[in-house]
Amino acid sequence: MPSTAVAISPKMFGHPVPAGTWVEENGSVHSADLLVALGSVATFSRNAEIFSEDALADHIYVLLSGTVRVCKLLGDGRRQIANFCLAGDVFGWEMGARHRFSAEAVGECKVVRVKRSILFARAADDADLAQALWAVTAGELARAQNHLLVLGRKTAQERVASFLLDMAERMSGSVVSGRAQEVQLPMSRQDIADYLGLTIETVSRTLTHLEDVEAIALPSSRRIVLRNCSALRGLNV
Amino acid sequence: MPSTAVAISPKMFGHPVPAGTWVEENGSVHSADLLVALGSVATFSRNAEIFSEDALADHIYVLLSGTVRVCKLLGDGRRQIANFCLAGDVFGWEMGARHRFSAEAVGECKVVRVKRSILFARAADDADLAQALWAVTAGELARAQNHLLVLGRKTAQERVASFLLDMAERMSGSVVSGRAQEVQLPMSRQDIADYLGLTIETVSRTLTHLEDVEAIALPSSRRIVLRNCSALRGLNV
DNA sequence: CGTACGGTTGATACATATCAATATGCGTGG
DNA sequence: CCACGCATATTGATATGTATCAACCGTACG
Repeated sequence: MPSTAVAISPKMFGHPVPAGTWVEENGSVHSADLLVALGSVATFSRNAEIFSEDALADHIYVLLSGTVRVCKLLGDGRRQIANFCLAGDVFGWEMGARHRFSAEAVGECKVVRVKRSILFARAADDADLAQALWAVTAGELARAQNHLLVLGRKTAQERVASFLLDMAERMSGSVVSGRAQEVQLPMSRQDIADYLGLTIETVSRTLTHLEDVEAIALPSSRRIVLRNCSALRGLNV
Repeated sequence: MPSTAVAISPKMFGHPVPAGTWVEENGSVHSADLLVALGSVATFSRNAEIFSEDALADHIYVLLSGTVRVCKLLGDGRRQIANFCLAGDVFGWEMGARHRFSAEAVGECKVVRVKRSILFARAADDADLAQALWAVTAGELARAQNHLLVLGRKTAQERVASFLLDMAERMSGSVVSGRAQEVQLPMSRQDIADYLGLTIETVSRTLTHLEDVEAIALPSSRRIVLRNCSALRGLNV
């Protein structure tokens, strides 16, 4: 992502009706972001809903810590997770009036929300901010489009491999090298399954298979060691 | 999509190495768009590549007529179509330097391309243009995210049904009513399959099944009559 | 009128889902 | 601190939707 005057990292999607109290952020929190300065902060506990699908989208959110899942539910309970947001990611952004997805805390997390109208007004005469927001949208788009290929054309193995590599990269902040690397996953198998368009059983089986093949190791269910990244990458194409 | 000073309709993705000659557009073409005014026009024939994956993305495209498919290829030939662009749609837009998808003419089509640098420069001090471009990106994002749900969690029937309803809406320009409606599809079964993450055989079988159930009629392979939109809609959620 | 390409239909294979049982980890309360 | 009980995860057996392989059909075109 290109550098901008405003420090926003790429991610997407809106917000409204939480189970946390929003307080003005005056003190020095994190890298005193413009958004943080403009907004209020709240903490959500595991599985709490940050905003629901169809709710009015009059705020934009920035994740300070923790992990958030952005998802859509089908009438019969099928769920698709469009994205996992990590610290620094922006979500809850909408052009329309309402959220098209819901957002939930995967684990305990801290979020800033900013009134959309305020941000929009600022963006009108602050070209840098406008571009930063645009970059957020574009980043989301790139991610979503990549995921289309995963969901449309990849096998279970390839999906899991690309997920692991992606998470490793995002969480470490750098491209995964040839060297072994451990990832601490914040989300459950069910979340992974709903992100990859698979069932929980298939995810589990695929992971143990990758372990058998010595591409990864599973010291515990949430901790995954990428032992052979090039093998994983091979599955990833 | 919200109205803007600049008439751009929502769609996405970049451009470089065509098999058509680009000429300055002076004459009155279509609704003399700003983009048309700034750019040059070319015509592509069926299956011609408008730009390829990884090519430099220094232009942005607007489709004047015809249909374009925006797609990605996997090493072994698997293909995922991220989007079909119809007349008025913008594509080939990138934040990064290179195209992440290729674009090909589904049938004969006419395209305007504008230098990205020019558009970018204008957008810097034309807030309306900036917002219009942003809206294009956001529209693409919404479409892509919707498609994630289709690819991740829907059955073949549901995919085909949502595709038909979507195409009917986009091509007619209005929400499909309860009344029967005919769609003239510009793309082949293979294109549909690659868009929906299915095989050509499954698409074909699903269509004939929908015909058996009297949800649609197939006067010819490219013409499809939506006979029972509510039934299709039922499959859609 | 024949050939070619796109589409349909059929028979079978396979990857992943589903259903079911067992295991593992984790927080709670005794 | 340990034991219980619930959550989450793994593993197994089987079912099923879609892919694959293979003909066949129809329409457009030379």
